Amino acid sequence: MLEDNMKFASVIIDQDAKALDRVFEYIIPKEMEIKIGQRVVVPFGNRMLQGFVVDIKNTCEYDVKKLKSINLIIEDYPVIKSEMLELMNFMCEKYHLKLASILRLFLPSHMREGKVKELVVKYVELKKIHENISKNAKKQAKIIEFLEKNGKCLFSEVSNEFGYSPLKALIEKEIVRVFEKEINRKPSFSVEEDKRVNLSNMQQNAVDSINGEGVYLLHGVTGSGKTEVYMHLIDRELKNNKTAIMLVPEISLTPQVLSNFKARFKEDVAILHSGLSAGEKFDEWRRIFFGEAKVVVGARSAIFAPIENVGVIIIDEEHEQSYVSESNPRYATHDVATFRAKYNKCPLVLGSATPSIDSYSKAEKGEYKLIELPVRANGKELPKIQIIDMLMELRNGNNNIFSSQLMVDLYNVVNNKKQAMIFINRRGFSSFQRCRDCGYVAKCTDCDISLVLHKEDNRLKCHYCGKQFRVLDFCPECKSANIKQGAVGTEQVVEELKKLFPDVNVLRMDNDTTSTKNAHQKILTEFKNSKPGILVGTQMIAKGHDFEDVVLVGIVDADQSLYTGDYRSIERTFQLITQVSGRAGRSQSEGKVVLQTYSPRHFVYRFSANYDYLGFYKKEANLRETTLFPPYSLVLRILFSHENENIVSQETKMCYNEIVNLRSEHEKDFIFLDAMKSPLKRIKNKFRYQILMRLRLDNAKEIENKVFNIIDGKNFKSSVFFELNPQNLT
DNA sequence: AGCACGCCGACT
DNA sequence: GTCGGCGTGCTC
Repeated sequence: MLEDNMKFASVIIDQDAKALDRVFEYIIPKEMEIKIGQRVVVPFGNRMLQGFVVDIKNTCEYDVKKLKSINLIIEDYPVIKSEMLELMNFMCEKYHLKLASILRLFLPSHMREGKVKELVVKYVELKKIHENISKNAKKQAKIIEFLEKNGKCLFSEVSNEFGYSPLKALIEKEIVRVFEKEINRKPSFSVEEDKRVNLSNMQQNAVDSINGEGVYLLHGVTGSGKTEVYMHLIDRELKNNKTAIMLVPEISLTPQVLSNFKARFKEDVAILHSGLSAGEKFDEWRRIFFGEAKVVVGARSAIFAPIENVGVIIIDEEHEQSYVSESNPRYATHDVATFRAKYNKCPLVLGSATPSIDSYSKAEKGEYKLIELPVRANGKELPKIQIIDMLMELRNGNNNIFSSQLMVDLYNVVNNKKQAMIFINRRGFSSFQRCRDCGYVAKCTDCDISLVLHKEDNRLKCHYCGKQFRVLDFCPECKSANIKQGAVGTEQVVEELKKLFPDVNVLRMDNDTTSTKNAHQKILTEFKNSKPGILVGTQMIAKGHDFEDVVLVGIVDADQSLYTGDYRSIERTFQLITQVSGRAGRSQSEGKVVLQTYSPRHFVYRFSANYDYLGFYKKEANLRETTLFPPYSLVLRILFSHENENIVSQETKMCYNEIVNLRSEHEKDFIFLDAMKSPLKRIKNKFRYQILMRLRLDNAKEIENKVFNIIDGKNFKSSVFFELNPQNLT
């Protein structure tokens, strides 16, 4: 049985289960030619499963007599390139993710499920030598004439034009040849003219100084022309015969942005975003894989694009939360991008008007190279931000959503036939319904969260699992009809505005109004043509849209992101205000921002109203340093979840006890350690408990590994997730 | 993950 | 007697 020329393959089974999270060995059949990175079908137990070949060897560790053979090869090329295999190992080590779940990130999801195939189209063409046809066959003669003139044509085109049966007769007589060809499904959208502009000296300096390996933090104020810098960088690398990856937040992938990239880079660009169909995604992926596309533009997951010979990686709006995956597998795009940049020996560019505290502190320490673009490309002043004390409004007897100042400004906008944007980062009508008499709050049956009233479809919705319920006419506990509504959402703001300005077009843009494919664009186009017009929306309206006639931005409830209870909330508030404010006064008209808050003296408002990023950074970084929060410490969160609350709480407790033991050996490294119910105790009928710890940086990696080992060694019934410096603690 | 094996309760 | 519940263990 054992012959010296036998070959063995290490295979990772494509199943997301802890027990299968290792390699299994298989015999490579003699006649089978196989490469590392190829997908295969292997016998596993009594079924056939898909897997990835991650190694090919002359020996095996497992008992040879028990080895089975690879059944077949799925694609004739290795879908996982060697860079991606190394990336898999890096991510496994860094985040303790399952190997199969990492590999799945590297392929279009539908490809794995075998649901997408190359699109094959049938063509017909005249054979060079062919017999004559009978004189009666007039239709056949016409087809021959047509093909003589036009060469090869689509089968469908010819059969539609001249009929199916004459064409079939010609094929049977072997006068016409049929052949198939793979074609790419090209996502279609309008391509505008390339608006290439010359760089300012400052922009040109930025481009020139981004050269060679390393991470560059490009800090440029709103409107400083960062995008043009990115474009020139990409251009430069293309000229060097290299490729580029550019990441933007999903909500920035608007048709205008896509069309700008298409206009500049033509056929060289491949775009990966959630709006593509499975087939389009697969074809774009293949264009990248085979080197037909040289520039990849996409949201977070585009960092896994199978592109080689990378000359530059760009992360635009690098502070955006969406770059950190918050569902499994959890990873941070910055880490992956840093790895790929190092592997390709190319620069990684992080761009933002409001860099994350984490990135800016790295720049301060010299880990990143800092490049500043302190002036706007068009030389315009940033809009003035006016802070309104809403407590004062209350004292003066105004308990409306809008302060008197915002009302005055809105009237001005309407009278002058201009436009306004109202930002409220909460969708629905109101955040909860509570009985004023007994305190009952409507909650989801599957999640430990209060329901949000959506007046539009008269339902209470759970924003975590999507379940819907009837609205409360009276309290189900005490039958009282005295129901209080919670904090204001987009629907309510729209309703209020329509009452105040019945003749003005008031539009709403949030998750609920943009679920269908082109809804996003439709709302923006309608807004563009509405003068006067008011656009109400969530974060979605904060990005990139430049409307010349928007002279007023209202921030209805600025405090909303401030008191979320995690250490990043102040930073997020600063970023949101700066971004939303950037929507006002983009062109000739003077812009203005009205910011409503109940904490007008909070430092975040002082600094954001002055557009003082550096001042804000210093204050916030100092706060984090004295209170020992990241980036001056490491937060490690372990989340346990299971349907049975007893099981989760017991397993969490057991694990916690062992970490307490670990702490006794490393007393000085632990700043904080506790186990608790997660603030969102139950989601989709699963109970969630967590262990939170904060570690000093000096030995964080060592402790982290010891904690991982404690957990790896156990067989939990609960699902266990790790998070490093989590974005939020829900 | 999924499937087999195995050990205990309520039924045609 | 048996059907079927799901706890435990294994898959190269």
